[in-house]
Amino acid sequence: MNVRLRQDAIVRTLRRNGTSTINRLAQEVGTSRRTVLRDIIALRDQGYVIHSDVGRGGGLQLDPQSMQTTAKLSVPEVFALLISVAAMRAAGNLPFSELADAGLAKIEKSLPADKVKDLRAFLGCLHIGQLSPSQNLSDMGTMDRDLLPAFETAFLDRTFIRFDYRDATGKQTQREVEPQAILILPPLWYLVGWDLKREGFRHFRMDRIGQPEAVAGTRFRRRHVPFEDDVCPYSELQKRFA
Amino acid sequence: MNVRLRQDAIVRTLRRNGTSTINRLAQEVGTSRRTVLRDIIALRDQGYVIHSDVGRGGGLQLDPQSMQTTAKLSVPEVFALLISVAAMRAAGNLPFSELADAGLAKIEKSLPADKVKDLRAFLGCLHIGQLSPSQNLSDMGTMDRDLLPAFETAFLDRTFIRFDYRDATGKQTQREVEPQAILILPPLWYLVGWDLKREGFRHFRMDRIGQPEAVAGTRFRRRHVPFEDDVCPYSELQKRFA
DNA sequence: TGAAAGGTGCCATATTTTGGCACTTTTTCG
DNA sequence: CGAAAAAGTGCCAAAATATGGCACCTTTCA
Repeated sequence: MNVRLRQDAIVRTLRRNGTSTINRLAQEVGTSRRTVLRDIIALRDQGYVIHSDVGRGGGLQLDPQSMQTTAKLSVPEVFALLISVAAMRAAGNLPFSELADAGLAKIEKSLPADKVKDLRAFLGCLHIGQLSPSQNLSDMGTMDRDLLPAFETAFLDRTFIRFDYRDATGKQTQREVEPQAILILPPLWYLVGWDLKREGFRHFRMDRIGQPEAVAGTRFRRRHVPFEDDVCPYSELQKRFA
Repeated sequence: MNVRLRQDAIVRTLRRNGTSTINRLAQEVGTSRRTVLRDIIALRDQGYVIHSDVGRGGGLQLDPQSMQTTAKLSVPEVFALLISVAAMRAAGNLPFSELADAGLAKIEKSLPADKVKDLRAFLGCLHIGQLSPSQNLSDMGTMDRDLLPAFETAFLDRTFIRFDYRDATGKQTQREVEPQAILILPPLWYLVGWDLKREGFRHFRMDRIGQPEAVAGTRFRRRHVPFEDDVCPYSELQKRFA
C-alpha cells in the first residue's frame, strides 16, 4: 500500500476509535508495528498532534483540532479567498478572523514569492466603496459574468485589456487599457485604467463594457500609478475619479 | 534529492524561464532527462497545465494560471475561512466570489465528511446582524480576544462552556452553558445557549462574560434547538431573543 | 514483579525510484 | 529531401528508500 494512503488510514482509524494502541493500528491498517510508529512520527512532523500515554492502559490519541486538509488551490482561487477575507476585515471585526488570517498566511507561504507580491498588489487594486445609508446590502451591485474571464486574466497576468465601450452619449469605441483597479461605488462598478490610445487615466462603467479580451503576451508595470508598492490607494482614485 | 523538492524545482525553473526543453531542465535541476519526463507527467497529474511543443524549436511551457498551492490548513482555519466567505457573500456580490466558493468547495472536499457537516452546522450558528443606517462599518463591534480560545474549542468540539457572568444588575454568577449560536447585533455580541443549571435558553452579552472555559470531554447535540440540520436560524433567534 | 504500553536502533530484505538506452513521432531548418 | 532537435515510451539494471523483524529501553498499572 501507498505510504500516503496508509497514513491517511491511520488518521481515519485514530479519529474513529478516539484512542488506539500501536499494535491495534498495525493490525487494522495491515502493516507492522514498526511502520506504524514511523508513520506516527511522520504524521507528527506533518503537524498532526498525537498524544501518547505510555504504560499499561495507554495508547495514542489524535487531537481533532489538529486535523489538516491539504486542498490544492489554483492561484486565482487563492486570490478570490484573499479578497473575501480582506473584504470581511474591512467590514469590521468578526469572530475567528485571526484564524482566517492565519489560514491565508499559510496559503500565501505556499505560493512562490513573486505571486505573493502580485497578490498584494492586486488586492490593493480592488476598492470597495461603502453603501449609502438608504441602500440595502443587496444593492452592492455586481459584474456581468461574461466579463470575468478577461478581467481575471488581465489583472492576474497584468496584460492590457481590449473592449468595446459605449460612452454616456451612446457612442461606441474600442479601447485598449492597462487595468489599474476595480472600483465599486454601489451599485455601479468601474474599471479604472490607463487608456493607451488616449494616453490618459480613464474610468469605464462595467455595464458599458462589451467583448473584453485580455491581450495575450503584453505586460506592463503599474507605472502610471506612482504609489508605493505599485498599488493605487482608494483615496487617490476617488480624487482622480471626481 | 527528494522527489517533492525536485518537482518544485522544475516548476520554479519553468516559471522563471517561461519555456524550456527537457534536457535543459534536467541539467538545471541536476537529474536525468528520463526523470524530468516522469516528473512532468507527475506534475500534470497534480493539475499543472504544461504545454509541450514537439519538434525542433519546441519545448515545455507552464500555464501560470495552473499554479497550485497545497497549503495545509487546520480545521479551525477552514472554519474561519468559510465564515469569511459566507459573511462576504451575505454582504452582496463581489468580484471573484464564485472562485472563492470554488476554492472553499475544494477545501471542503478534502475534509472528512463528518467535519463538513460540523462546518455547515457551525456556520449556521453564526448570525451577523446588519448595521443600522446611522452606524459605520467599524461599529460592528468585536469580541474580547481573551474569550476566543474557549469559544473556539466549545463551538468546534461542542463542549459545554463555563464562565463568570455579570448580569444587568451587576450580580456575579457562574454559568454552564451549551453554546448554540453567536449573535451579532452591532455593536453588541451575544452568546446564545442552553443554561444547564437554569434549564432554559439564555443569552449572554459577550462583554459581561469572564473567565470562559470549555469543559473538556463533554459533548452534546444541539437538541434544544429543534431546527432542521441542527441549525438555529437567525429569525428564530431574534424571536426568542426579543 | 510482570504485563502492556510507547519508543529507539539496527539490519537484512522488499519495494520504489532513477538513469541509461534504444526507439518512435513530430517539427523545423538548411 | 534529410538531418537535427524536440517530446514521448518501454525496458532493465542499479541505486535509493521503505519495510518488517528483532532486541532492548522506559513508563505505568494491577
